[in-house]
Amino acid sequence: MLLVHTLRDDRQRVLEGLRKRGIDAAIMVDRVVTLDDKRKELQTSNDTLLAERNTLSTEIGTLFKSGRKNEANALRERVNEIKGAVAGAEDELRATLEELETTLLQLPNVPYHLVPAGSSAEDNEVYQDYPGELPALGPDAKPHWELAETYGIFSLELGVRTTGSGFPVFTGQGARLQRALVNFFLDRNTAAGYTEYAPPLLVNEDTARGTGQLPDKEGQMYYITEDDLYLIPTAEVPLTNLYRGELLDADQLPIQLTGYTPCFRREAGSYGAHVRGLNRVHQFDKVEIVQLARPEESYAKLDEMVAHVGGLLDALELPYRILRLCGGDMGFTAAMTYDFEVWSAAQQRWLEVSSVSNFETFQSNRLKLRYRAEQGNELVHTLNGSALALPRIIAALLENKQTEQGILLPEVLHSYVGKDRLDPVG
RNA sequence: GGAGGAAUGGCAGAGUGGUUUAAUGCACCGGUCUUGAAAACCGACGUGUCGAAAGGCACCGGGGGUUCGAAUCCCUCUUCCUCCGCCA
Repeated sequence: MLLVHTLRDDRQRVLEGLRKRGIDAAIMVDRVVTLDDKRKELQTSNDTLLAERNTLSTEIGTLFKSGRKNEANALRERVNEIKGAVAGAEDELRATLEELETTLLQLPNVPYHLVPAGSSAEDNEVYQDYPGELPALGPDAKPHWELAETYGIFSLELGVRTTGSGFPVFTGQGARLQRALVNFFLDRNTAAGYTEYAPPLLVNEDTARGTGQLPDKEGQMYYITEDDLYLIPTAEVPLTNLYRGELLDADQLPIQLTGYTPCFRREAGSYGAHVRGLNRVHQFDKVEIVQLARPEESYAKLDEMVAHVGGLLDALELPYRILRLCGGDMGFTAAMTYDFEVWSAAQQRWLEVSSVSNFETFQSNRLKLRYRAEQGNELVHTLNGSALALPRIIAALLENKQTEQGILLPEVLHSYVGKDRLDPVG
């Protein structure tokens, strides 16, 4: 959620920024400022009434003590009048606050100045292209869903039996590969200074609201009505919310967290060729990195995170490129996002495997996550990124590493998987 | 799931209807003293909000209520502790 004073003081920058998302926000921004003016006015007059009430109540107490009942009763009448006025003012204030918040919630984050304008994925900027020729596979190269059968990696049919479509069951060496990748990622992340957490997979409403999943992406999350809990769509949600409501000391920053969790996404209405195999599923594993940073450092931290994720893909020997998302393709809450895409030679397309974003104060405002800065208490900047999401990495490994001798695993995985290649089964 | 107890500032811990602008201690910060440090002493010391400022208002787990007035009384929810039950 954007800050009112940003809309007020930085109106021009906000409007220009939101234009990169293809949004003309002038009316809404002005509406917010008007509502906030009204809020101040109501609050001031209400506070004045309360101040009078407090003074009179103290006087009444004094009068009663000295036995001057008549005078006290006269004052009580006046206080009762005030009470009525206060009740009315508070109702109006509450209604104004509600409308203010509703309006504010409709505004997405303001893109950072480096974010290119644009309306769709077409307008994303290639920030770092794959150096050299993309690896070409033979004409008989197979997509991962076919390889999965040959090599016994996962089964969608078994998932249908136990659950439904979009719930892959990893089997044998596929399950082992999954576990190997999780461990590899966590080891690399902790070595880079991220502290490992194993958070709950179900979160309450406040938590879902803190990182912006509510009210924006309500339909995307699985919801347990019986207990009023949401299944997490990403570890970002519980990890960032670990610090909800905190007032940190400046020397605690930056805070670096990592965690492995399954992720649950309803992905309603997604069918077709682009979602075959592991391309889009309802449950998948992901290792996430999160940073809480001082505002002046957050973009340096974003660069660090991008370099770190790039290092993971380098180690896995996968061909990838980095995109800087345009305004129209960025998520609602992000100020700047880099996407990592791995080339799938067999599918002849790029697959998104990681998304690394700076949210600036958009999340911390909701989270009330602040730190003691020299010039006073300030909201921290929150950042996160996938490091990495498993299914598409597995898909990319299968497709890019397929040879007549089997799937040749990158060296860094040998000790984790316990062998240097995957062989066909059956 | 049942019975009982509890929730107060960074921490500990007073406070059961009216100068509570929440005592006191510890921690932290500034200062005096000291070659330096410790000790001692002095001072400052929560968050949000309105205001140029002075100052006002709100906040004692969350929400609601009683009252002229609520940390204090009532209702409700949540969490924690003790005991019982169930259980990987």
